[in-house]
Amino acid sequence: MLTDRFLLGRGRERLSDGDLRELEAAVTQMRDVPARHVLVRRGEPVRQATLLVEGYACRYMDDRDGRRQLLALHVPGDFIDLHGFPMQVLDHDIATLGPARLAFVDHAGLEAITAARPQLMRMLWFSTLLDAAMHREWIFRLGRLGSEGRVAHFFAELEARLAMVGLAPDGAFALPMTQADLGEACGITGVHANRVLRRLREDGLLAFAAGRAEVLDRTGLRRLGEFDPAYLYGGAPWSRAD
Amino acid sequence: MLTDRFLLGRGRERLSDGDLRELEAAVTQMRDVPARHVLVRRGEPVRQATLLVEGYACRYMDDRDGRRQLLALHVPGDFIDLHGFPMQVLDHDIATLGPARLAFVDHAGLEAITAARPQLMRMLWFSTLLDAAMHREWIFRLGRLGSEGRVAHFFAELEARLAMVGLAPDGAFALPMTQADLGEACGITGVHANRVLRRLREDGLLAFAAGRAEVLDRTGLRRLGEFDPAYLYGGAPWSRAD
DNA sequence: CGCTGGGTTGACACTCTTCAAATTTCGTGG
DNA sequence: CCACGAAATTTGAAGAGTGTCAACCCAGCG
Repeated sequence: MLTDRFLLGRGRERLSDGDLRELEAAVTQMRDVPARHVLVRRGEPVRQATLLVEGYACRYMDDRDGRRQLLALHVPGDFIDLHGFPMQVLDHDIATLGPARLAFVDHAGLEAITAARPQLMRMLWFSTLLDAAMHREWIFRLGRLGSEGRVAHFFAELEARLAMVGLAPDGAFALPMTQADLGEACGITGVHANRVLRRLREDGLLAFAAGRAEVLDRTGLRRLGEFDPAYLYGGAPWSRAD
Repeated sequence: MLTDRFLLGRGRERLSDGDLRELEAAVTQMRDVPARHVLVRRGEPVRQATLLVEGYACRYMDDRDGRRQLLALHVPGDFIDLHGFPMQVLDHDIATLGPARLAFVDHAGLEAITAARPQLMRMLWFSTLLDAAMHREWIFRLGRLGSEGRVAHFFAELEARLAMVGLAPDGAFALPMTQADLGEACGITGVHANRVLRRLREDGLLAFAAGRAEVLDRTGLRRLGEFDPAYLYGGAPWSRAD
């Protein structure tokens, strides 16, 4: 099989074995790409869906001065540009963070498979809506939280998502991101990201250095970031954390 | 017909006449609701899709202290909770701004119609992805812009969307929102929203008072808000504004 | 009329940015 | 394995941008 993380945490369990097999069969062309490699460019036609097998990818937009705003982060098992299937063109760019391994499904193949399988199409739809739910949480993070809360929320989300696909044993995981990148995700400068990380470490909540993150106090981190994993639709109860 | 704005600017033109007719036929129960009325509550099962026929609706989340962050605004012609169809439960609340008129389609009806019409399902999917594209733009707005840019971007987007459904003649439109609401959309306080609005008015870009907005200088407003309407997928060319 | 909610303004505190420099880490070629 | 240069991190000091608090104004409405 392609990867045992294929669509984990993305509604995979809703699929019949037949649906899942057929979808996996349509996956072709495994490919490795280097770090900081642009995968999809805004405005260019998308002809295939890209599955992230290993590594991280991010969506982003640049402002007038060329400064980047990260919009989303993808972890192994995610389709990173499935919205390109109904949209045909994307409104933003997508790139790898560190080196990554990808696999592809042609839109033509998706079309053929899903035409006869409404349930499969609905599940792919669901997967893109999960991205939208995370977008909303990022809006909340940027609109209502201060810098410490934002960084805490960022790592709390990432840890929760990686845990769902078995990649964050004991709350520790590799993350090939600089402090400047983190700033671009949280709407703060790289310099300030550095100061925030120091405080989080001093408070015993989180350690992030040398491309490796470790959640030291998950409860405290989630409280500070006002993070409640319910929006990841992993089965958690629906009440906002406090 | 229900409303001539039904799904305008939402991919309506991609539908065959048959698709559109069948979808409209499934719409039932016109209902009027007052201002500031909660339509969907986070965590509660959604059994129908709600079409906004007249007025405005907003999606929002509250932080720990009960302060609101707006996540999205909806204009007439939009389905406001279509993501509840694949998701079944929403991760946020939805409420009206001013008084509004709604219509509904049962999920059961949607299921029946779309099972045999993959193209229709794809178009509904597309509509929800348009919401995701707007979410991304809101992330950009909050992450990269200062307070003036945020407010400018907010009004630029709203004017563009309303123009797509014929509701912003000469860049003027009704908007039953307080300055505090505006602040909740832009991640600033109501007090600061007031000061920003004054400056925009003094600069001849935008007038917003007494529930009525008027874009005085569309080019200038879009420049200040770094706004490029391409992400609304209305056919504009794909190059970021400057 | 007086109440109430929204709008307006001023003064001050605080968060975060900016700029600059020093330090450490990392990747690469010798 | 070491030396070197580039990139990333760390720290300090000063300044810009927003938040907070408080007062006042105004219009709509009971």
